[in-house]
Amino acid sequence: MTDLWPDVRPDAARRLMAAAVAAFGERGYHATTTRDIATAAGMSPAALYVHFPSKAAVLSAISRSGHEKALAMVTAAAAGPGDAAARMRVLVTEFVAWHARRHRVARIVQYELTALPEPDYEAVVALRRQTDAVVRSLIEDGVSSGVFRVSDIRSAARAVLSLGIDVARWYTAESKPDPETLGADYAGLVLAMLGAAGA
Amino acid sequence: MTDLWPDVRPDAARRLMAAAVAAFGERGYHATTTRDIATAAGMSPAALYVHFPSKAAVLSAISRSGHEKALAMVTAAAAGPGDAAARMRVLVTEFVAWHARRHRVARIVQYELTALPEPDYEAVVALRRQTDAVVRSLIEDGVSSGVFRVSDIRSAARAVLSLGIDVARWYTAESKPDPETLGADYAGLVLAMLGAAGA
DNA sequence: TAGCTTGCTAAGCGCTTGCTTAGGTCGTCG
DNA sequence: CGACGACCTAAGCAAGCGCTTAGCAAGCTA
Repeated sequence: MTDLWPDVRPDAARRLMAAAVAAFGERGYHATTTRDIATAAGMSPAALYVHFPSKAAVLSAISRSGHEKALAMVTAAAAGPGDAAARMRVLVTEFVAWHARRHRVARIVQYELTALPEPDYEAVVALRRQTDAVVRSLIEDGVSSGVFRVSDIRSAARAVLSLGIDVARWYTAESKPDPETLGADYAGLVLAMLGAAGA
Repeated sequence: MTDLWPDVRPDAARRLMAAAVAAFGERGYHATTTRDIATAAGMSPAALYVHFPSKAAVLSAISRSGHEKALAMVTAAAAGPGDAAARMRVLVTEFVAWHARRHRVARIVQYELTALPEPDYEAVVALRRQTDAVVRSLIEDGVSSGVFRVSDIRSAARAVLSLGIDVARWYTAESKPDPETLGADYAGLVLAMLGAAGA
């Protein structure tokens, strides 16, 4: 199911996280019990507490690593080669494709923020602000270099991120098109939205 | 707080629904208890069951009326005067403004689908399909009349709806700009995204 | 005024929840 | 071989859950 977290040890902790991703992603955090997670990972309910101090800690581990992955992806794309339009095309393609391919993780990342305990919530909000800032400055870059034409940069940045984030809400294993095609489609729409010259 | 459902009688039922909207919209359905709802409405826990057969029935009432409102809004805009671009401008402006102004109701409508009991879930999914179809046929109309230029109509329709729906996720009472301004901003972005001539 | 309906509460039932405790098994190393 | 640490389970606890029951007070009708 998930070959994420290749470095998480021991193996049982990774199996628990994978089971939690499936359950949180399908039913939501509050609708999932610790028994659901443990038995899906092939263990007794108590085994979860050998590897995690609480149910919320499992959520935090998933949410933090997902946010870090998303930020790394966006940062790398924004720092890549080419003009603002080329970099934005890569950014949207990857961001959207990730939200489709990893839609269960992405759902947890995007929609279970309020279930996080206080210190983890703050950490994750900081990561989100960084992601916002990267997208905003890429749009600013494009506008000042004459590649983009938008009236309000804040609204435009929010719209770009919204397009990607909302994919996690509706995308399922049966959805069409495949994640990469969807990403490319959306990248075209975003460039048009930003008034890119070549679009 | 909410002057929605002016026709819901008796008054106590409306107060319960308003309290449920506040709680479900802030914390989510599963994180809200029937005691939360009842005490927020100034009643004892048992009073809820005088007016609703279950907690899920309260959710259903909120979700159904919200979906009906959204569909009516979208249908009216799509059937309005002007060319496809003008009608799309009205549709997006109202759809986005509603998701901002009524963000708590909208959150329940958009993110608590899976908590609905089976018959209500089916009914609500049918309403959602109708909303999708209205937007899709408006885009088709615009493409065939030469007003819009998009490569894939399905993706474009999804993107338009995503932009509006995702507003419910992040918009709060403290957010800027006000709902109507945001709606107008987003309408401009959508017209550009659809390759509208005048944009 | 008697009897019924409507709208509510106090009390609590049966069950599930997140989590704990006590103990067992297995591989590793002195 | 014996002690230890890593990993796991059976059993269960206290708290909180959705919902029910029994009954009371106010207002309408006859």
